[in-house]
Amino acid sequence: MDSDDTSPLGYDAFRRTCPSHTVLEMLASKWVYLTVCALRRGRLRNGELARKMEGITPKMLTQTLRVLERDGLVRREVFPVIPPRVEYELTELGQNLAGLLSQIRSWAEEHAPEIKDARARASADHGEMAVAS
Amino acid sequence: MDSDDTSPLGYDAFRRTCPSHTVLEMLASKWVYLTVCALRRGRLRNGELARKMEGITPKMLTQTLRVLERDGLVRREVFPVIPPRVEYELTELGQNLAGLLSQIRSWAEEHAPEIKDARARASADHGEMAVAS
DNA sequence: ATCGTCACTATCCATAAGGTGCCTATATAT
DNA sequence: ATATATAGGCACCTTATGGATAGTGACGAT
Repeated sequence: MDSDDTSPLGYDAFRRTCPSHTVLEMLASKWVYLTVCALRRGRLRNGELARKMEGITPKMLTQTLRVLERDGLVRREVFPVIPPRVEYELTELGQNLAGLLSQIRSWAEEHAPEIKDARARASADHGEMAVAS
Repeated sequence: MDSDDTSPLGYDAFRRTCPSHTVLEMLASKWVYLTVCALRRGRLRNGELARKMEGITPKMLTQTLRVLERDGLVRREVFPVIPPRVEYELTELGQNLAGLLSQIRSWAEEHAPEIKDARARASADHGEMAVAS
């Protein structure tokens, strides 16, 4: 019996030494999510990405793009012009992933109200002693 | 078409103040992924979860479960017996999410080899000077 | 001549992740 | 009597990460 939802090829993200575990670690980043979603529509330049992702610092943007490039999800193209021009686009693998991540993003947007309520209830349950008579 | 993949209700995960952005931040955690996936099949006890998720410390497990409980994805049930017995299960909202996260997990397991190769190529490209004749 | 653009790089600091050990309470097993 | 299992809480510590700030080089605009 497969003890889990283990994939048929012996990969198991629950095992820390499994390559799929490290893939999951890489994906478990807010900025990876957003960057992949942002590039879903087509190639973008560094500055365009920075403007799209409110709050991201240049450092995090570069770092995230380097990771995505290293893992073969994003292709980086440099135009040797002045001022420098660099464009990023999803590889086929990246496109493939983007579909799933967009679903997560849509889920987050759809269920944000419920979760906000749940959080409010949770903090009310803890803070009520302070307000109680 | 709308300028982005923005959801129809004005929620936009790209905006840092949007509730959906904080939801995405919460989801962007390796342990949240795995915990939700682990609970997908049904309720589990703390110890069962700990054994299933290789490498998680009791501290991180508790912390993760508290967050999931706070956000209404997990329900915690305490049985007042000795030795203590506590069970965790997904709420309906959690079940809903689990489907998506499982897809991500499956994706990670399916594409782990490709990504491993991409990483190997990347480090070869950087380390080749050391090995080159 | 100085400012801004562009795509970074480097540095610092605050926070978070993660590890370790010790504590609770009691029923069961040895 | 001692040890184990259970599900934590609590305190302390080290390391990794996130985020903020500033700098770089070459140019174009003002």
